[in-house]
Amino acid sequence: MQEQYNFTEIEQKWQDHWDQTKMFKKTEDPDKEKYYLLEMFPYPSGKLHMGHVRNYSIGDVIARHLTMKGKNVLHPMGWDSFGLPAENAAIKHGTAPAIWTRENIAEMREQLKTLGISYDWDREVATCQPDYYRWMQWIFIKFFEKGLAYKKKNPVNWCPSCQTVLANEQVVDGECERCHSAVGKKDLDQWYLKITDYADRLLTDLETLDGWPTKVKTMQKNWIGKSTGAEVDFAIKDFDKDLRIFTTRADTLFGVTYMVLAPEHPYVKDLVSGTDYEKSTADFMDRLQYMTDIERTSTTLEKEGIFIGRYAINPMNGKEVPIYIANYVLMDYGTGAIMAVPAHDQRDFEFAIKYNLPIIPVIDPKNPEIDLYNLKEAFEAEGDLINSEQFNGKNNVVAIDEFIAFLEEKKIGTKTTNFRLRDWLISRQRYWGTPIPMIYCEHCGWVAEKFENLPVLLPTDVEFTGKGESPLATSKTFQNTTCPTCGGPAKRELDTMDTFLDSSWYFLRYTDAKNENAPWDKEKSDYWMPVDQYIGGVEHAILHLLYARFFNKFLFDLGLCPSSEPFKNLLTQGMVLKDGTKMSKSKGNVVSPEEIINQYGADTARLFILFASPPEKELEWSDAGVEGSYRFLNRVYRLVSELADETKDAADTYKVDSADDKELAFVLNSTIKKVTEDLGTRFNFNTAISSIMILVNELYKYKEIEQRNKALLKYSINCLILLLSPFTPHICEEMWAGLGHKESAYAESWPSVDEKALVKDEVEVVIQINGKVKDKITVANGLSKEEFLELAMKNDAVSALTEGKTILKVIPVPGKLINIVIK
RNA sequence: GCGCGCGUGGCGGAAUUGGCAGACGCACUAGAUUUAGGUUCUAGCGGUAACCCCGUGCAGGUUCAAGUCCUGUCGUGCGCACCA
Repeated sequence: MQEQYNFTEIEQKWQDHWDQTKMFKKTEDPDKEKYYLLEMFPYPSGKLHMGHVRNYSIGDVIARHLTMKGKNVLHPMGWDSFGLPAENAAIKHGTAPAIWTRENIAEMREQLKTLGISYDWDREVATCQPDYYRWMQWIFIKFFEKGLAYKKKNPVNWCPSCQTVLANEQVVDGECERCHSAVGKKDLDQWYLKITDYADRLLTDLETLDGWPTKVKTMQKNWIGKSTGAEVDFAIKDFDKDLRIFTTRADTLFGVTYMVLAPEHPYVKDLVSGTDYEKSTADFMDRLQYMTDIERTSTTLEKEGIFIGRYAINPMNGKEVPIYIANYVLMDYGTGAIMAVPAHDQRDFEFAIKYNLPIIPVIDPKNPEIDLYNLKEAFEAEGDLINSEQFNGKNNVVAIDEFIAFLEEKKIGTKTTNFRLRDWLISRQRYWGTPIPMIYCEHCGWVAEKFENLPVLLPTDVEFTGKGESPLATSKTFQNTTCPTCGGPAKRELDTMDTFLDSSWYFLRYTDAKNENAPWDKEKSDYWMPVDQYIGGVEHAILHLLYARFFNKFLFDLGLCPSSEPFKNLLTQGMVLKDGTKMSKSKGNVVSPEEIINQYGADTARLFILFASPPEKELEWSDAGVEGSYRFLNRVYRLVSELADETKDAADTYKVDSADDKELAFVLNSTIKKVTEDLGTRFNFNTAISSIMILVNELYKYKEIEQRNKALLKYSINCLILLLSPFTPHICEEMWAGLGHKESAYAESWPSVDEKALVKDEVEVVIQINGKVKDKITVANGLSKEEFLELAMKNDAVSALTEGKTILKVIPVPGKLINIVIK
């Protein structure tokens, strides 16, 4: 074993070794318990950042630890390689997106390899490759066949400067994330996936996800936003159609004083046509047209509306109430129309005050401080019903169901559930994405491409202007085709898919990444799925995780995967910060992983990141902390190289001879216990590492004593290396080999705890008076309460302090402390 | 505005079940080794001159005992934000 810790040489050597021996290649093995460990795959931007290093280091610790514990660990890696940056590079520099992406992947794969993560590289996938997106198209067609993919004309986000549609997530504070111009609306024919069909299951199954952080589940729950209520029909005076509204507050029906329609509501035109209100309505709508969604739906925006000259009739009491249109009612939620109850809804209240509309209370708060007929704000809490005829006197919450039953009986309303979740707009007017495998035929309408013609390849003869329609329209060969049904002339869809689709099923493809006849083999996904542990940033808490759950459920329904949820456990890692803020180019506080690895080695980088903070928490980068980790690895290396010779011929099993031996055996076994627990159940890598540091300190002390037990020393350093090996794999393999072991450290099984070594002869206990520590004494282990009490009372500090006082109570906790309460 | 999380030394953090607050590391101080610097080693390191004592954002409460549980409050971070 070399005396110097030469990380550059060591890391290269072992990376090559793992590569050549295919150490981490895994196959299905029914005799072994499987464990599917997955880290969110990266977008291949070309450079690894610290967030990646953190994500993959965390994963690798778990993977290597469980491998040593005998599990069959699947640990794959791939590339989420479709997306805007590649296309932007094409527009800017003229490089083909495929080439740009391929080069980035190659660069990033090399960087990942320098980190020494235990991936099964044989399962690598890249979503931009035809062998992957072919199956993406196949899945899309399954959605289409099941009626879950449809095309609809709808107002979508439109950037007037880039001349393209933007996804909601690409609209930041009402501006285009690329050019910062204000985003408007445009009516476009787009493909949607019917995720709303799965809304209920996506919501209720959250409860089964015990291994997910509550925060993420709550975010998903709010995003899905289920609310139960009723749809109620209001007749419109002198109009042949009823106005249907949605409300969660059927109990307040008698408090309705006006109605509001969304300005886009289909009735509006007919209601004002040929009346005195036609012009004012048109003017109002013109003004709204120029507002972005963000502005329109901002709570800070003042509520604004106009009366459209019509009246609706309250079905409960026949009262006529005016109909308004207003900016605060949205067309795409519920029915796009509401009943307004200003007394019990703050939004309606503000609107009523502004336009001087009546406010009728129907719930009595039973609070003398609230003047019901002169409200300062809407009363939204519980109370007893008033002004509500036969419902008077009932608790309003209880009465909701009675109201709904009444409505249903009279056939003027039905119990209804609404979701905040909308269908998923997946069309993108972009080049670098999976082509939507649909064909439009004049005779047959929208028809899916035939299976044998998949993949529908991305054409290469396109122009990138960054403007107008999808670049696929500029291809001379792509658009014109024949109809798969009738054989007549037909045109291909020119839009591509949102890249979130690609990442919604990659975890299934990993189970059988090279399959050419199916997206994956059912038996293989049955063996590996679900993912036992998923690790990634919390920024994916809603979209990616919701979409992936949706896909998995759909594929589960098709019988293609064994569980209806894809990810059993989820770990959301915290951000990597520098100087208290997120690392970013614009702030100039980016620390490059490449530089750190060159300067200190991957093991040091990994150790620092894992030691500095628990994985869910934010991590503050510290150059001094990195130095410290480097120092520790040198200290371990020195220790092992100094002891390698001395322990070379020692026996493999040890006997405890002295008090020093006993102490070392105790520290060693507590460390094994602590590291095993921290790695296996808590994922608290920082405390696991600190306990290994304590073991190292103990070994340095032991090394200096005269009567050294060589067998115990040998066993201890072997364990030390194995315990450290999930964190810093290269140096550990090197030290392991340096001790004369022929096999890799990862072929070794994880050290087990000798419980006997954890039992001490003597323990230190605390003596408290009135809950304050006064003394500490060392007593024999396993003392009874009585013996313990007797010893404590004899203690000098106790006698001094209790003299002349009354002892009220004594609470002995054997093995820990005794508390004497005096007065 | 609503929901969720977090407040512990100079810093990152530990205290898993209510039972010794500050493990481990960084920074710092002193000493040893070294021609010197670095490395390495030893010791110290919440406040206080000091023992007593005081100390986990603040104010209360429960308990023999509270960083941990309860109530209120302030600060901070994240998410959602007119969803009827």
